[in-house]
Amino acid sequence: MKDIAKIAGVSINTVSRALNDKPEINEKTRRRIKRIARELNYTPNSIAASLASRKTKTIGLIIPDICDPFFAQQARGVEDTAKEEGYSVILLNTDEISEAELKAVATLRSIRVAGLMLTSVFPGTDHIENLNKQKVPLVLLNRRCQEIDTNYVINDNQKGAYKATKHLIKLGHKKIGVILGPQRITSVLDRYVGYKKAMAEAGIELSEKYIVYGENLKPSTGEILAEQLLRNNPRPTAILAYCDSLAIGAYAAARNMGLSIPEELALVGYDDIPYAQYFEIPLTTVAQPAYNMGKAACKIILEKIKLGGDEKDLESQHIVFEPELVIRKSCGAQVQIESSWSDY
Amino acid sequence: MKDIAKIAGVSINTVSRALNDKPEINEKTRRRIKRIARELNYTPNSIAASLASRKTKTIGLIIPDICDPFFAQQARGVEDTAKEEGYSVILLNTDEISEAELKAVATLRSIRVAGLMLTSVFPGTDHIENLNKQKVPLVLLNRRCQEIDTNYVINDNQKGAYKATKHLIKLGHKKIGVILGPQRITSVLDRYVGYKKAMAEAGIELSEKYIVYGENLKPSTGEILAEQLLRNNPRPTAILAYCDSLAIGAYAAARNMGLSIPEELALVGYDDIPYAQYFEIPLTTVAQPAYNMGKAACKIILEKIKLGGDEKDLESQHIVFEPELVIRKSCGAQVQIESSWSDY
DNA sequence: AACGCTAACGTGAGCGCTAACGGTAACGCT
DNA sequence: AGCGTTACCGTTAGCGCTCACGTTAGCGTT
Repeated sequence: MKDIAKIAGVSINTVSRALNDKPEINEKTRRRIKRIARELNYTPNSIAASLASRKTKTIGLIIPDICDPFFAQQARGVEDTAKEEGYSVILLNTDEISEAELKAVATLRSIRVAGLMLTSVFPGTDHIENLNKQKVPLVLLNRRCQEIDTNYVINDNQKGAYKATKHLIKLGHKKIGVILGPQRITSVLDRYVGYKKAMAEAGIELSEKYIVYGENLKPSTGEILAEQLLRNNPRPTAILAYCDSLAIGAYAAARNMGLSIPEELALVGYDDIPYAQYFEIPLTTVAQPAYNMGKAACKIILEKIKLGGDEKDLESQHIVFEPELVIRKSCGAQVQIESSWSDY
Repeated sequence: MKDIAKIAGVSINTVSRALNDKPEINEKTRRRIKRIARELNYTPNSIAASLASRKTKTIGLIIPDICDPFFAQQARGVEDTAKEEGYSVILLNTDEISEAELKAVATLRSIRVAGLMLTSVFPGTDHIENLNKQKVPLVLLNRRCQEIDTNYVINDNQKGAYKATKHLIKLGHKKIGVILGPQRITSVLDRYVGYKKAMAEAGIELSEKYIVYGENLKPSTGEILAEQLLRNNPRPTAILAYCDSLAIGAYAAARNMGLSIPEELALVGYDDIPYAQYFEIPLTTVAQPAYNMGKAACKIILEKIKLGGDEKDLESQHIVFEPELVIRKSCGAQVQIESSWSDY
């Protein structure tokens, strides 16, 4: 930039104005400067720009595991919307480990991200309050926060689980096991509540033995938990999994134990990952619009960034998507054939 | 940091030394300064640090689409290794669009990433040469580069495709169609060569009609291309897909056309995404160690960063992983039952 | 006692940019 | 003619750190 200024015979500031398309500059000089910049193969140093302007063009995204297609789709939604406005996204996986989340938030704070989307697994709120204090826009993805008011984007977890459970009940099941995730996660609680509500409405008593919690959302965990459920006597005739990833583990467990799905075990998942329809026994599941949820979260962030911590911007945004039960074979209901593949 | 210095009664520099664990400082003052920093809830500004030191702690990862589980696993491998050394990764999706790749490289250059991993879809080399000129460590992921010598991490694409094709031939197939990706991608070429080699060895003549190229690697593209292949007369009895994502589309195409797999159509994919084994007709495919490939790529980057553009470090690294044919039902061969789920 | 040496800290300059302000010429207006 | 006004550009002062020095006190050494 200094070199450009020297060659163009103008001040550094003018070069900055030209390259950043500021208004107070002659159109000819702008073009000339841009040409020189191109000839010099100049790459703007956004680090320096960030330091000087105290603004960055990066936002952070903290999720449990990008390998889970549900989060991958959300990440894609985030990245696409961020890119539209010239923002880059830094991705951090936590594996549902609380300490990893704290560390992730710390590094992103130090990188001075302009905003932050968080699928939180941490029970505390200190890190969230810190962000608020520093006026870093935050939206919780897939999570609510009971203690403090924050932006969030979720699907109606309670309703989704309610729908799924009710569906199983309608199919005649009474002994319905449920595989949940870490208990500290709000959406786990919400889906549990939905399950409980449906059971209560049907007058079915809950059994502690039919409710298991996992430390993460990986299929291997689902497999262990499903086996645990299926060793009960009497054995549950249906399983509701917190998410499709865990449901995949349940498939494996059933296979291990020689149980056929759906005849001997009905299975319902949550998320509707794109592969669920292609399984040997296509998975009945509760669909969430993952991509659009990511988009929505990012849009909120972008909006808040533009407002720039404006005092008038007091209210936080809450977007709740509608969950939709997708009935396939794994639950044992009648099904119609699915249409073509629709990309992630 | 200034505030800390004032409170501690030392210079800013001493604070910097304390916080960054530099050696030339008294252990007591260090602890005292760290305590004060904690009390003030101080967050280091890595932007300023980067500008002053001309080093950043972020690396870039450019891939076609994070929603493809294969790339998701690679991304995970990258992120995990980066995190170990305190680096963050910026993720950019290109959707196999060349312009998107150029733009991605440009933004990452301007962010001054310390290193860059690239699953390139761009035929040119200008952007790569620019990175070399600026001494930004680069490793190509899943791609080679014919023109210039660069680091790369791939699997032996030619051999993998050769194995898969040979397997189909051994099963009695002669009319083997192949669904490829964008022609400009090196791995597409390599897999095509492997296919061609196996066909030649078996004395089977190639037919242009049985070779189709897609503009991207999405299932919907695979569906269209598979239908195109299957409308041929005589119809191919087997299809080799460039990747599992495209193979998924082939499943849909077969369903649409009322063809049963593997009886009327044998299908083989590439990548071995974790869901392939759970499909209605489990997918025979060529496995790549995606996670470890990501790890390997990131390790090279980290190494190169440490060397810091050392003149002696002339040679680039080439890591080639061994592809492994995983035989399941979709090809029509005899199969054994798969074991438990192993996480992504 | 005079010397060097080292541990521990301070000083100053600067990384590459932005933002606020200041200056100047050219123009129009009364 | 004198005034304000606008368009354009330069100047200055940082942003919050790091790095290469310079400095000082305290120590051992001969």
